[in-house]
Amino acid sequence: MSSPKNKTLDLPKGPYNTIQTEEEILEFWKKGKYFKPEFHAKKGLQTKAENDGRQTFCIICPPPNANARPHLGNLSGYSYQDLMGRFNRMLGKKTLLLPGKDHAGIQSEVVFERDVLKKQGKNKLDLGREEFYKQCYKFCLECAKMARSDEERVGLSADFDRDIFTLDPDIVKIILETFVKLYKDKQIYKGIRITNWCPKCQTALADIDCERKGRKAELTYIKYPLHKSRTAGIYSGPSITIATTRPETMLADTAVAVNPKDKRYKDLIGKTVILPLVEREIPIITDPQVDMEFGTGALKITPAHAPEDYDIMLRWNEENPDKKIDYINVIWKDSKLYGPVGKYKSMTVEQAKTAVTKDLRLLGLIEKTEEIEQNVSICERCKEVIEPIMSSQWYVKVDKIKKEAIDVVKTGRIKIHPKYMGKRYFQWMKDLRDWPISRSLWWGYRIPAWYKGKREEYVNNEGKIEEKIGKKSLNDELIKVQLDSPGDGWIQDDDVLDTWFSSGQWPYATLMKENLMDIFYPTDVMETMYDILEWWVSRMIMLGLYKTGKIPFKDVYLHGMLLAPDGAKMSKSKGNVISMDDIVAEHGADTLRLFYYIAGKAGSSYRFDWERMKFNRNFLNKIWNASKFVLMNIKKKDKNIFEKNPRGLEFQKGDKKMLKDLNKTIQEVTRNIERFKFNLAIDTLADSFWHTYCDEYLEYSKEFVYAEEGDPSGTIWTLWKCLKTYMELMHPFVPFITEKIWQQIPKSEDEPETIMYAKWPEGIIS
RNA sequence: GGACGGAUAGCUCAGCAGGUUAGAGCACACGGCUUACAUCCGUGAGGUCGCAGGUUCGAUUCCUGCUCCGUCCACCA
Repeated sequence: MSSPKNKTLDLPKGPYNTIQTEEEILEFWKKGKYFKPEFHAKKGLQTKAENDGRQTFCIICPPPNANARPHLGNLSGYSYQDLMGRFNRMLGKKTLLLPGKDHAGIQSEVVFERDVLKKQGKNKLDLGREEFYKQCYKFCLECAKMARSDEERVGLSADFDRDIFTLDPDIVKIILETFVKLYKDKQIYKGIRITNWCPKCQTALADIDCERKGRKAELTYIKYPLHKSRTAGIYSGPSITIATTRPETMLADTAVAVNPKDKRYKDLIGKTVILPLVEREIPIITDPQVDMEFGTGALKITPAHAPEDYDIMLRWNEENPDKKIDYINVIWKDSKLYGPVGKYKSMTVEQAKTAVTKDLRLLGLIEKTEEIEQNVSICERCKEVIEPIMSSQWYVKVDKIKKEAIDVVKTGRIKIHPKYMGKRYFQWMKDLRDWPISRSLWWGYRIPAWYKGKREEYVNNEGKIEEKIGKKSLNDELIKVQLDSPGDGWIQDDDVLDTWFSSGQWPYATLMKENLMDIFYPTDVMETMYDILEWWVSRMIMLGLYKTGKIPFKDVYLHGMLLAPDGAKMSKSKGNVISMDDIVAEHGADTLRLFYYIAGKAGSSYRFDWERMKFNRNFLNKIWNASKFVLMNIKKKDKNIFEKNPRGLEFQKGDKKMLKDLNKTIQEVTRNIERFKFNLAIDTLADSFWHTYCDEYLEYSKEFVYAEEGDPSGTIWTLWKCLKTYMELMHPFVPFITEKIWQQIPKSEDEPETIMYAKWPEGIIS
């Protein structure tokens, strides 16, 4: 753009050139620094973003993963965020859209290992923890650069100078301080939980580091007697038969579970059985997830060595606090047996399997065996079968923090759009249990806990996990929770934090880093996809309330999920991914944005559709051509029409009707944006522009504009006023084309240099 | 197992805080290159608004049940 002040009233001939215009306008915006909250329509760019009496509007943009370019889903989010940002900016508010990039824990670790290290023939162990972190950091920052340019290209008017990476040292400090505060408030504790252990790599694995693999296995039917009484060494009396593929883990059984609806076991529920070989008495409990059709419908419960069983234990304990069952861990990291396992102690898992089966057979407790197909977890790296074991993890207590988080939504202090999503939120919050936050990775926020010496975990004689340092059991004296090392000999915890623990702090962490809390917190809207309402939004609410005592945002807008044209999820493996380049390079950003606003469904999924893209492109062309017509006629008749006082002009019937209709459109569009009904807003607007303004009014106006005699001032004024107003109304939706045209519309010197700061239309005197 | 959403024109979907002839785009039929636009304009055909009840003067819209799709959750980001 040569100069925005240079109003030629001419638009280039021919159809609208999307790409060229958009690139030109983007340069103009970036040069003007209009995206910064420091920019003031009258005073220009200020040095500080201080409170200047203007109302504020702030959206913290959800940070996309810093390991790839944003996909169409990310871009749809930006489109909604930007729509709201531009709308509020035009309402005169000091506006901040704050962008960021997420280190994305496990995902980035996997991507970096797969796409970078593997190609160099290395793995993360070759690099060592520190070097790995350094290189992965660099990798993410490189990706972030590309992502940033995509974000700009779609028209996101965010303050890119402030683009923040989640592992930025300032952010890390804030995140970890929250951990320390929670620990001091006794809201964080160490607890024992089931973990995926790879016996070959000798490391704990996150679920995502595991693969599923089908294999054949032997299903053994074992009788658990109800009583200890034996005749000639053989159990006599009634028994219950369970089926298992892992007989050796029976030594760690702490219950037998049946489906509560199962009539066969109706009389046995609540009774106990004798665990053979170790002669332990264990209860028969119920769980609705026990499959009555599988095996005998009775399931041995081994919470320490089967994730499903662990869950059943948690569920049972929650619902039956007076009849809790516990875990017994018998397999340890060296794949040998420990704990209360009698003569099987120190055997390997394989040896124990053989020995246990043999002994059960001798006791006459093996009913039969059959071959089945089963799925097991294997280590993604070495393909070894995962051994689930119990280990010590950090937990956040949720009882206290979740209560207020439910309350703020219930009382409407935070509103969720669409409204019905609130139900999902409440459901999730109600069932929320203490939150395990350690992850066995390198990439992320390393837990700020220090042990006085090397911490070791072991299994005691009861099968419980204990931690010790040297000879001493772990106690408060031997742990320090603080950001910096307490000194020589203190060793930091190996794990990193769950990424939700950090992203849950994103709204205030970013503003604290930028020193903008006073101005922009609480923020206004959290705009994200509905699928992470529970995972992310709920955490932001809880942690926001905990750390700042305030809600982190007032409204939550949950956009829909964009599916491929065939209605399936876009995924690389299906090959149905449509990239930003496919669209923007051909149709431009405005077209894509229109697609989101018109077709997008808050809270649910919708399909991508090339036909609709074509329609959108045609719409832009319509805007372009109509503008050419209007500008041409203004130039011909009166290019200073904006100086005229409309009260002194003579209006035709059709002029008045047009202005009246536009007034109505303004009200409707404004109302619908305010209540987050973006599709209704743009529908109304596009229909009004295309049909009322173009098809009806422009045709009508020709009679007066082309007339040899008479004074067409009223009509010219109407043509001018409507065009300018439509551009302003449409600007939040299609920012590029509207800026381009608005620049050419003659207007007074008081108007700002960019449509971004034009005043949002209120009503027209007619 | 639990929770949630959808079912409206041939297709993809809007709409419905209950109220005149239920909308759009695409597709279809007919007519128009009129000096902003054929990436366009005009005209038209096409729907018992999933099924069964209920509330109401009135229901596509609210309630209940059913059928059929889809999604999410069970500690994965």
